[in-house]
Amino acid sequence: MVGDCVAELAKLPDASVDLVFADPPYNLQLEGALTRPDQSLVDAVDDDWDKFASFEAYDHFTRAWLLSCRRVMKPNATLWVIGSYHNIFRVGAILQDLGFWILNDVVWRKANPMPNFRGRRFTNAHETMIWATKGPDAKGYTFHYDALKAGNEDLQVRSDWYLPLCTGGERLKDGDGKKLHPTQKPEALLARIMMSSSNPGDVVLDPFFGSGTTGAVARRFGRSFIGVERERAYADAALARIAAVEPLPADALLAPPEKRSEPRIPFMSVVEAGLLAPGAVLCDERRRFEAVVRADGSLAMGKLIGSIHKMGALAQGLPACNGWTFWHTASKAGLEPIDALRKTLRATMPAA
Amino acid sequence: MVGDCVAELAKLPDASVDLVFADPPYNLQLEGALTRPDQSLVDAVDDDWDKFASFEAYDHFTRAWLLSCRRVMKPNATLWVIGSYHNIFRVGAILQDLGFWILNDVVWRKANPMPNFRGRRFTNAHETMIWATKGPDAKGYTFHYDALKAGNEDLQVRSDWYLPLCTGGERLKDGDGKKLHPTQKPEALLARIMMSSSNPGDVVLDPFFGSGTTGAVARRFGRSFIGVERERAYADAALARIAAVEPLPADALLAPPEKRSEPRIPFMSVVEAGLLAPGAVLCDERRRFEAVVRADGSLAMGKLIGSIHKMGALAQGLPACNGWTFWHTASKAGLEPIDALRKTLRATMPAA
DNA sequence: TTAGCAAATGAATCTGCCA
DNA sequence: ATGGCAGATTCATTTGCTA
Repeated sequence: MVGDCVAELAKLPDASVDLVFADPPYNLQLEGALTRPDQSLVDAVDDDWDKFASFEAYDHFTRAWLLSCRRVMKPNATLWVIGSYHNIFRVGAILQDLGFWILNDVVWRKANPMPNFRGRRFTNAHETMIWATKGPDAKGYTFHYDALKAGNEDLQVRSDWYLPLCTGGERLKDGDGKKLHPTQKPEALLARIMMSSSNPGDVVLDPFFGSGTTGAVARRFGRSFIGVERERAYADAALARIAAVEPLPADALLAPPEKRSEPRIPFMSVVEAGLLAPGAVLCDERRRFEAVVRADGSLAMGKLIGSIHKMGALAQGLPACNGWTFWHTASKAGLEPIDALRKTLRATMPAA
Repeated sequence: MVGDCVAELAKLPDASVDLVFADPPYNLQLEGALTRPDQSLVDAVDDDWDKFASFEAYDHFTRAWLLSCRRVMKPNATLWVIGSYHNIFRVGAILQDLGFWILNDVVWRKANPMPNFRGRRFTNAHETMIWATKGPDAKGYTFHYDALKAGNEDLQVRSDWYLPLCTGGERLKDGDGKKLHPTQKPEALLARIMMSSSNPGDVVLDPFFGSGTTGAVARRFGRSFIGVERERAYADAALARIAAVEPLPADALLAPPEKRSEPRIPFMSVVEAGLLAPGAVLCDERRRFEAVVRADGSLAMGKLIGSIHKMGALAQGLPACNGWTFWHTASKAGLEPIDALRKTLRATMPAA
């Protein structure tokens, strides 16, 4: 359906939807342009649909679409909303005010987020999703606990999901080869949501359809969908995209588990874990160089301070160095590379 | 201080605190007892201090303590709040309503979370922290970007942190060997917070002091602290715990100077110091462009004259450029950025 | 054809000092 | 307050060009 989501949802009957996925405007409040260190311009989300006059206006908008969704949800339906720190707290509070019952908040950890170019904050590397029922009494909602666990090496699926951004061939392009939609979500994200909390044949509603990821995944996994989108151009592209999707055979509907690569361990974590105390002295294999461990996970050689890798390189006068194998701890048993401490830590961190 | 946090904070002067860490009651809504699959009872948080009659009551409480903290915060102070999906959305929305400016939301991914015993939800494996300034104009907040990066494999630190729960010897016990406090936070979590966003000597305020993790970490890392706790038993245990903490030596604590705060060197000084003679020729790394050093510290490319930055930008056709890293001097050893000359000059200057 | 290197890019509330 | 300007700042991937 093309049009405003509140107006369009009014045309649907009560209690007709099994699952809602909503990716509303985030209400980013951007001032001025942002450039990368190479002076190129960051392509920001500056569309009109993401502009609100005030928090109050955004809250009003949020309450309206949430109420519309609530009416068309079946009693045991669930709703997913995705957002960032700009909007998700407001959305969550309003959800609760309207009587929704939060089951989980789930964090999408981005494998390849955009860095913080100015170095003034932590890399904004995740978005938050809220999963909720209509109320505390809706105990009969769909959740494929056993299937998810079986697909996750027999471990319960956690509330933090690690997935790449939507890029490459999956990303829809316009005629000029530019991205069609500024915030297209990866299909893998929608796949996890639908596989966990809906059944084949269910009706899935997306009130902010955009480039139609929800529809594409619904079709592939044998769900029906209703999408509402205000912009005709997005809606047209979404329908064309969905038409090209090949539905999966009914017996192949559980996604295989993703493979994990070895977790990266920051040297900071070794200090935090108590495997090395701040002030401890490291040396190289031939005891030519010494460096002192600092509380923040950096190393000091005299007044020079840097990472284990930087300081190893500096000591040897080389352009680069693997600090894990260069630096050693001394004990009565002899020298031991700090890589051994990393191995110890990895053994205790199964899911990093 | 022992007592209600709003009443106790009223005794503090305005603008006297550099950092706030708050771990407020979560407003958990548990109906009936929760049992594990083996029917043993889960020791959930059901203390009186975690009970609120309604969302309105919780919001009122939240607004009150946030306002109290806001008053005692210095203009460039920052505030961290931790919570779960039960309360964090309300806290975040109220923060924004009160004018706080969110810098990041940071996710604490628990290495060893409690499983979901009923198998009806995802394992609740994270908690959310919000990091905020008093307002959008507070640009001078403390953030040790370079130090954090050095301790993290030379990569920016992301907004998702992977840390174990507070267990084992770190967990405070009461006389019966039971855990003293239901939500004791790990010291590693507070350590990251304080190392990233405070300096030695800073005043750290914790309005919900509990078992005193904030105080213990503050003492170890050379920060002052103010803790407010309503329950005498917790406060007593916290003080005993903190008294046993061994402060780290000062030289393991000082963050390395952030690049952006190093003393400025006018390019003219490099010429004045004789490190570059007027008339010397500079070029870029690929020898595409050349410029001549002038006696007044400007550069000339043909008839065009300007600062090292202006001329670097002009040469590349970019809006801006860091001339210190763009321009190089040529010698038999090869090209060297003029930033090396600046480093030489800085080393000869008296410490600030 | 392929390997290697350069360029592009993703929901971003992204500087600080001095005149 | 505001303007001007020095100068500090990026990670994981994919695409595309060149040898």
